[in-house]
Amino acid sequence: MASRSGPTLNMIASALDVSVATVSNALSGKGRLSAELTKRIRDKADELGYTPSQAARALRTGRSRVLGLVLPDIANPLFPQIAQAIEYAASTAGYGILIADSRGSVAMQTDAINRLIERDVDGILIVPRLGTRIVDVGRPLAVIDSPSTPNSTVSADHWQGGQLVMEHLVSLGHRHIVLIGNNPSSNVQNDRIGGMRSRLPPGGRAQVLWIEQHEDICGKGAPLQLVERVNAGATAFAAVSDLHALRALTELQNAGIPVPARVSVTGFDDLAWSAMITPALTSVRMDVASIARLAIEALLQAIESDPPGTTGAVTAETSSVPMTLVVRQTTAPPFVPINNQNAPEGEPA
Amino acid sequence: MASRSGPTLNMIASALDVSVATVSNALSGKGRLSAELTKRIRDKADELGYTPSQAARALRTGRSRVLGLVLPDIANPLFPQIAQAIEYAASTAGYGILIADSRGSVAMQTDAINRLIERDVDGILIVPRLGTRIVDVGRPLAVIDSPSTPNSTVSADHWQGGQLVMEHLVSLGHRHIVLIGNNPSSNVQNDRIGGMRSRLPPGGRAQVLWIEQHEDICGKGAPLQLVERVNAGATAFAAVSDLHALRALTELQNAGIPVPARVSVTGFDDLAWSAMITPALTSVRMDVASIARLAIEALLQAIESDPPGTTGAVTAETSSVPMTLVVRQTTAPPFVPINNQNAPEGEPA
DNA sequence: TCGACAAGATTAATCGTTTAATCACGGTAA
DNA sequence: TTACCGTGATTAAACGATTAATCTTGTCGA
Repeated sequence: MASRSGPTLNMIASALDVSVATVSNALSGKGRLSAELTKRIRDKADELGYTPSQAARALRTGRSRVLGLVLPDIANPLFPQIAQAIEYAASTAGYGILIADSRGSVAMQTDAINRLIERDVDGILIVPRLGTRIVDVGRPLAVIDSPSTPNSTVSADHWQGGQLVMEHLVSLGHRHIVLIGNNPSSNVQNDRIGGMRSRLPPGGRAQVLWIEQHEDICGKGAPLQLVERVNAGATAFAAVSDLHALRALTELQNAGIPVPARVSVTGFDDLAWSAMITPALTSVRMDVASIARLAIEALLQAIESDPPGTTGAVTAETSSVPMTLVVRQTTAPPFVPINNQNAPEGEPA
Repeated sequence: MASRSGPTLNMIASALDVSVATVSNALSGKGRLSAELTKRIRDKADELGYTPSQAARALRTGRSRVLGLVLPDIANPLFPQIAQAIEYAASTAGYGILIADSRGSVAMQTDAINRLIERDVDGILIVPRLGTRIVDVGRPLAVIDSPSTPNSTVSADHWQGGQLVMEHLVSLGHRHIVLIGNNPSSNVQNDRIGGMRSRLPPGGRAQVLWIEQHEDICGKGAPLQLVERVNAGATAFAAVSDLHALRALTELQNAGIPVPARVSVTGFDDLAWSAMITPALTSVRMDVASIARLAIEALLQAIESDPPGTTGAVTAETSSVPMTLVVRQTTAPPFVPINNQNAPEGEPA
C-alpha cells in the first residue's frame, strides 16, 4: 500500500504551483525553461530532499540503471577485489550492481544470468567459469577473462604477466623452473604459463605441474612432492596463483627447504595476505580498477547507444591491461653449492 | 523509447481476449477465477515466456524486492562466503542483492547506504566496520557482526568458537598460549579472545598479541617476533583469523620451528586456502549459510509485516549460530624435551 | 415471478516519471 | 490591425502491474 519513500515530483510541483512536467524538465535540464524557475525548482527539490523513484523511471524509460555481476565461483580469492572495483566504477556512472552467484556450476551460471535478466538489468558483467561458452543473453554483455578468450571484453594481460615473472627469475639466474598450474583448460592459466615459457632462455628448463591432474592421481590435498623436484635440480617454483604459490611455499618450508635461500617461489594476483606472510611473496598484480573501469565503460556505451535491442558481447578498445610485478622476499638468486655441479640430472654415485 | 523486455500482461490478455486484470489475477492466484481460465492463462504465459516487469510491479506495490548488502571492506577474506550465502538465501526468497562497498572507510559506509536507499532497496544487510555506530536508515536493517554488538541481528557465536579452540589446545596439553588478535576494538575479535580465555584452566597462561599495536611500534609488516615467545615457553599460537594464523605459521616455519611438532597454531574462519597449506591449518568455521538465512528471514519478516515505515535494526530469534572446530594438522601435543623442565620461566644457568 | 446472492469476469484508478504535443502570450514584421 | 513566431510553460499519454470497485450472469429460494 502506502510506501512513499519521499517527496515526489508531484509534491514539488504543487508546492511551487507548477506542473510536474516543468519540474521534471528543470531537474533533468531538458526542455525550455527560464533560468529563474529552474533555480527555484532545484532549490525546492534540495530542500525537500527529493530523490527520483527508480522504479517509475525504469518503467517509463525501460532502463533500470542496474548491471548484473556474475562471478564464477566464490572460491576465487580475487572476487573481493573485482567486486569492489566494479561496484566503484558502476556507482560512479550512476549504476548499481546486482550480484548473482553461480556456485561453481555451469548450469547455475545460466540460472544466475536468468535471475539477473528477470530483474531487468541493463547489462551483464561476467567472469566466466572455466571453459564456459557464454550464451546470448539478449543484453549487452562484458566478459572479463583473458585476452585469448573468445569475445572477451577486457582483461589483464596474463601473458605479459607471465613474461614479467620469467624475466625476473631468469635475471636472477634461474634456469630450471617448475611452473605450477591448476587446470590446463583455464585460459587465464594457459596465458600465464605461455607467457612464462615464452621468456625462457635457450637451455632453460620449465616443466608444468598441473595440480588437478596430480590430485586426480594422488588424492585431493596430497603433497605436491616438490622436494623431489628440488632434488632434481629445480631452483624456482612459479605458480599461476598466489594460492598455489602459498601451497608450494608452505610445503617447502615444512620440508625444511629455505625460501628464498634454497629455492624461489612466485605467485600471481597479489592477494591480500601475500605481503603478510614470511617471507613475503613475490607476485604479479593486475590492475583491477582499470579493468573494471574499461569493462563498465564498454558496457555502458553499448547500453546507451540507442538501439536497446543491442545484444551479445561488447568490446573495449583497450582490451588488455598490463600487469605489474611485485618483487618481495620469496625470490633470490639460485642456490649455488660449493661444488658447482649440484646433482643436476643424474645421480652422483 | 522502445524497450520491451518481453511479453506483458497486456499481450497475454489480448491474445486470450480477456482483461489484464484477469491475467494478473490468474497468475498471482488472487481474486475469483474459474480453474479452466486460470489454466489457459498460465499456459499462455508460459508459452510466451512471460516475466513480470519488476519496475512496474515495484512502482505499483512500493517494494523493489531487492536488498542491499553493505560490506565493511574488501580486505575481509570472508566476503566471498558471506556474499554467496546471502545471495543464495535472498534469491531463494525471490529477492535480489545489490552490493555497496564502503572501501574501508566509515564515511563511505554512509555513502554506500545512501546509494542503496536511492535505489529503493526494501531492506539492508550490513556487516559493520569496526566500531561503527549504525545510523537509522529509514528501512529495515539486519546487522551481522557479533552477539555483543548492540542491535546485532544474527551472527556466529564467536565466544563459543573461542572456547572450542581453547578446549582443543588444553586437551592436547597446552598451558602457555599466545592469542593473536589484530585490533582490540573489534567485537568479533574480542569475543573470540574472550571465549578462549574463559576456557583457560587454572595455572594456564594466555597473553594477547595485538598485531596493530605491534605494527604501530615496529612498522607495518614487521615480524611478530614469535620465536622469542616460543623461547619464553609458549607452545601454541591461537589467532583470531586464519590470516593471522598464516602469518604466524610462515614466520615460525621460516625460523625453522616445526609446526606442529614444536608449537601448535590455530586460526578462525576456515578460509579457502586453510586446508591446502602444509601443514593444513586447524581452524574454526562459522555456518555462513545459516547466518545468511536467519538474517534474510528476519529482514524479510520486518519488510513483509505490513507497516512499510518499519525502521531500524531487526532481530532474529536465534541470534547466534554455533561455530565448529575443524581440526587439521597444525595442532598437536606440546613439545616435551627429555628434561621435563624446558626453560619455563627463568633462564637456567 | 421477483429478488438476492454468488461466482466470474471487467473497469478504471493508481504508482511517479518522461516526453511528445499543445497552448498562451508578448513582440515583431507586413 | 493582423498574421506569425519564439519562448516558456502545460497537458496528457504512455510505461506495466495491482487492486478495489463494479458489472454481468446464472441459480436458487420464497
